[in-house]
Amino acid sequence: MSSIDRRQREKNETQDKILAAARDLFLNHGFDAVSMRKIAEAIEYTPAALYVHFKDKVELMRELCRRDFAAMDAEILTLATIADPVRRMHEAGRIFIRFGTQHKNQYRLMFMTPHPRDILPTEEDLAEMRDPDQNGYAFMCKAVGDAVAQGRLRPEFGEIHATVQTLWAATHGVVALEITHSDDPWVPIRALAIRGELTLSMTLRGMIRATDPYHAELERIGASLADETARQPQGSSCPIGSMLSKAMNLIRPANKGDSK
Amino acid sequence: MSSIDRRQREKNETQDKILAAARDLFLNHGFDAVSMRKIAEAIEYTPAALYVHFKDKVELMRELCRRDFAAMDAEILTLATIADPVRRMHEAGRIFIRFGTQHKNQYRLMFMTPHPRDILPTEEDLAEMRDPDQNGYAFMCKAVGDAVAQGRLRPEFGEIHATVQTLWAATHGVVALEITHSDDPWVPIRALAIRGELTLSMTLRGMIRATDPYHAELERIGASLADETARQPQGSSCPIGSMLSKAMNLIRPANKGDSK
DNA sequence: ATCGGTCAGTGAACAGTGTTAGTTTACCAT
DNA sequence: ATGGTAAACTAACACTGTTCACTGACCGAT
Repeated sequence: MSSIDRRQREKNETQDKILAAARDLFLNHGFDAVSMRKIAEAIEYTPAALYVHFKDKVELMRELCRRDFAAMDAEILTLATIADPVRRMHEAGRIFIRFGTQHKNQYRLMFMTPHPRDILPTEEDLAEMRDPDQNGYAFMCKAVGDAVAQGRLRPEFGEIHATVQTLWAATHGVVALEITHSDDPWVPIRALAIRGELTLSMTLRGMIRATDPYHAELERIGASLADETARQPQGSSCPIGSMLSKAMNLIRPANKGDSK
Repeated sequence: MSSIDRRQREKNETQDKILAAARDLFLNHGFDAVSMRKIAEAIEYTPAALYVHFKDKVELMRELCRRDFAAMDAEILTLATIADPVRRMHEAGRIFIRFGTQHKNQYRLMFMTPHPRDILPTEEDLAEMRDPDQNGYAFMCKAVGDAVAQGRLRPEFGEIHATVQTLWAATHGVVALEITHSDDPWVPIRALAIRGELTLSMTLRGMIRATDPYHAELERIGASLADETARQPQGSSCPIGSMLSKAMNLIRPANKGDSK
């Protein structure tokens, strides 16, 4: 039985080789600009060989996404130790923004491209999606659920999915704006770190009740941001504030150089 | 001189014919699925003829965008009569969300696709972009500027561009989520109207000072939303609340049937 | 009335794409 | 040694966006 095991292992190895080459090319040139032929050439294979391992180009990219977003989920799941559900939501938002802006091409495919409607989740998929110990979305649902149970949120945020999706939309907007407009000469886009922190603190302030103790934390962040933005020029350019980059961990310990 | 005028008029007419066909096809099948050949076929021209009128496929789509977004700007600019700058921001957000979700393909190209970095705005362009009577972004800058001048916003929202972009990101997130995930079987996306209203009221509440009179209005909206979301199932499906659809004018007086 | 120029529209092609039959080749259990 | 399995290759298909030399209708000027 060891030979068929080895066969499988070898297959996985070339699969990984394909994925590595594809990731590198997609990251540097973008999904559309990279053809199957170029990926094949990079690993000295024939284009047709790729179709032995992946149904088509999209499926190949999707596998890259699955892996990177599993990594994001893993990172978000480490926040489970944070007792305060509101703070948990806050930190998860930070991770989401950072991850999205560091994996622009994968993010694009996952959240900025319509998914094929004909791939239905299996029962198993749904079970995993509902498990807050496995899935990022479920994790957020649990955080929101905890916050609701503790009476921390305003009444209109009592419906969990709507609330998670509102938080999601806000952070997604920050990432998407960065991806598509960060170097747009038509609009003076402000530093990601500032926009991210402004959005997150604003979002949470808008969600929690007026009496919530977390307002103290938001007030603190607001004060730093006020300092920071006051230093910004009213014109067009805008360097990244060092304090904020640190706050958002935008400079990370050289994670495989994965940022475009 | 009338003959060259007529020449010009005829050229504009076929240009419009091309645009009309392209809009129709893009709307029904999406940008990528529509080839230049199909557009040409629809108006019984040769593919090469399109290149007499438009530099390339993207430029064609961009012209569609220009026109539709001029319409959105026009609609937003009618809000200039609203005295309260905070309410002006609120209503502009509503228009943005409605417009984005009603012109999904154009929205995609404008806000979800990287723009070519080599098209630099002329002095004239920049002048128009800074004029709140012509440009939607400038209009928002003025609204925020007014709000700041009146001391309505929290101190961290004193930098105008960062504030506009935060508002922009939040509304953009709502639209983008709708476009890419509204019929995703993996996530029970809530009705656009609810997510939009939740996001807008949350956003403004997070921006204005604790003492601001607009809190009363937000409180009112929050109460309706609390009613509405309380009626939602905790599970997956979610019909549109009639009251909210009206609030967001989601059903409009049959605007050329432009929604995909 | 004829010339010359302008220019919208054409026909045919180019270089590239994603993808797929049909075939070869290397390996393994028998 | 033989037959089966499957990864990888060859060659093609149908399509894409785009270009370029060209026609042919129209125009103002001679």
